Amino acid sequence: MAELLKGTKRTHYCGHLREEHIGQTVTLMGWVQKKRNLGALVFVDLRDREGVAQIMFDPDLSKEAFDKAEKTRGEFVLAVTGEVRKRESINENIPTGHVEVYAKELKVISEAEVPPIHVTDEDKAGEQLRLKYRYLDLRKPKMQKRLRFRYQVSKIIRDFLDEEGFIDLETPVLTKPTPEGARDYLVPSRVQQGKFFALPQSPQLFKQLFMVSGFDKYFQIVKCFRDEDLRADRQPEFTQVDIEMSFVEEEDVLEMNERLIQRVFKDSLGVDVQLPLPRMPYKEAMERFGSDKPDTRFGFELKSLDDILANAEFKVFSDTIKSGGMVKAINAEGKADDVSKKKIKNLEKFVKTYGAKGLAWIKVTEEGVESPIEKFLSEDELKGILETMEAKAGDMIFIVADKARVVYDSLGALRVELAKQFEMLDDSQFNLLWVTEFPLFEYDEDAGRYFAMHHPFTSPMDEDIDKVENDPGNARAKAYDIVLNGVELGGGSIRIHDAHLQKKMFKALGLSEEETNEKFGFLLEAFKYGTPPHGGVAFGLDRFVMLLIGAENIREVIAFPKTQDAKCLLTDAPSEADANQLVELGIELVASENE
RNA sequence: GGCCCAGUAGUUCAGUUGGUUAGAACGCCAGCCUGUCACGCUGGAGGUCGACGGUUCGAGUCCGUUCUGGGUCGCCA
Repeated sequence: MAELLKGTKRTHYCGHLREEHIGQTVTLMGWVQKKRNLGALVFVDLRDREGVAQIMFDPDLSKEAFDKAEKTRGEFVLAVTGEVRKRESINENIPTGHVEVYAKELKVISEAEVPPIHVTDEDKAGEQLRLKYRYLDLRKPKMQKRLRFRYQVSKIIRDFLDEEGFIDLETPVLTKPTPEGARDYLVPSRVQQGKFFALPQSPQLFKQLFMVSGFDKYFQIVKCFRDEDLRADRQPEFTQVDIEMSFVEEEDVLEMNERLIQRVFKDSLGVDVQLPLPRMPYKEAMERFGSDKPDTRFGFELKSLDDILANAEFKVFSDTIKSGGMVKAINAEGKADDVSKKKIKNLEKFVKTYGAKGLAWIKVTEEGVESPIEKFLSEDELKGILETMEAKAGDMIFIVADKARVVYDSLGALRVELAKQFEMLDDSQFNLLWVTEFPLFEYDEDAGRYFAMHHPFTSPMDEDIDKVENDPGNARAKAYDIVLNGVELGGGSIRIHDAHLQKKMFKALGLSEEETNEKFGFLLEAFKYGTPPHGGVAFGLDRFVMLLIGAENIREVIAFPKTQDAKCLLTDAPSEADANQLVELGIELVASENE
């Protein structure tokens, strides 16, 4: 039977006991990590959030405590009172290893069944079990450390922004559906039958309204929601560090955020980040790395072979170029011997998932080249390729010919995949950069119109304002992403604060005035009454923490994450609604067409 | 929606070409043990081989379907 505390007070954390406590009588409370029963002596390792301390139970001191201790098992909750003594034999592996508590009183506060997972860092339980019993999983020192690190990072951010004069302001969670974005989580309402709130994908519009309201510098560490498919670094609810500031230009936003990032690295990991961070226009990032979030920790950069192959006999290349596509290649320098035929097959499969039709390759050896396409290339073309790729013996060249998007996607992914396979990615190296000058619009062929690449309130670059109407495909935005080791950490933009320009934007997006008013009328209305120029940024806190500690997925830094199906294995959410509740909400369920 | 990977004691895994009673380690239970700290020793319990269907004299193993979890493409302004 569990015992009551009845006035027993904890005096110390287990993990804090040191030699300076020797001679003191202390009371510890925690979970049984391990029991070692030697017959006439029982040792218990007691664990709390700060660490583990050894308790020694001796029947000569207290028969009652000893008898109770003998009956404990892993994860029992105990309150132990006793004197701190120097150990007879020291355990150098733990910080408390020089001392132990000589127990004279024991209360078994809570018994525990045999847990389904081992509560140790060495536990290898699968994720399914870990998530179902997350409360046990979170008892592991490793998980405690991760979540406390996460708190530390968010506190550093909060403190920094406070120093800079930012004000933490809350925005509604029950809000309006976002047009043109990710899928929203919809929330029905009893008092507004037939109408729906949406959970915010970001507090974007409200933070802009705060700027209209004159708060000048706003921030919030806030949950955002997207009903989209999950990935290793994506959850349906995630935490953003949302920032907005007034009377600023792009440079001001970047400069402030760089210092924020610098502070986070310094105060959380002790890593020095040199400022200013490198900046790379979107166009350059795509051309060199095939990605708008380049991992710059290694080379293998993309090079264009268009000039060399535009008129090649080999139609696969020349026809692609003539029809508006491109031929690009990467050089896996010095890796020729590490790439077997089988590996090439798999790499070809890999690039095909990105839409590539094939993967051409040239192996460069001391004797010459080896390549399935050698026979289709003239001597000059081959020579040109090798020169462009700066190829030397031992190099391995991969070539993709296709329309631009496919070439960038497949080669961009391939260079990262190769770096992974060759173990060239160092988790302790942090390559940060800003990608700037994003396109303002993105053309959607299915919809037959332009969409805002960032969002429709993003300001075009000053020199591209005319292009919003005349040449939207080439208009660049005052938008920027912060990229860390090939992962998009966050992004933002300078917003449009001029109603006329905003109208032009909507027009370019093919939105009618009625649509615009229905969806964003409140914002446009607000902009009529005096709007400061403003801009901001939003960071993914989960991703940031994940990268800082080198975790392999975002779930490792979230206390109660969801599965790939957006379910919670612990609570079994989402669940079916009560019939009465549905009636109140005026909702009737119908079978989906696919069922 | 597509593709790929995994599912065998409480946990992590092994299980040959389809062949008798499905194994190991840790954990658990019982006994012994006064300085352990991965305590030790002895003994023991514990399995719908994810589920359903099929092939076969015979299926953990082969085939199909399905469920669960993961990775990924699409998607994620």
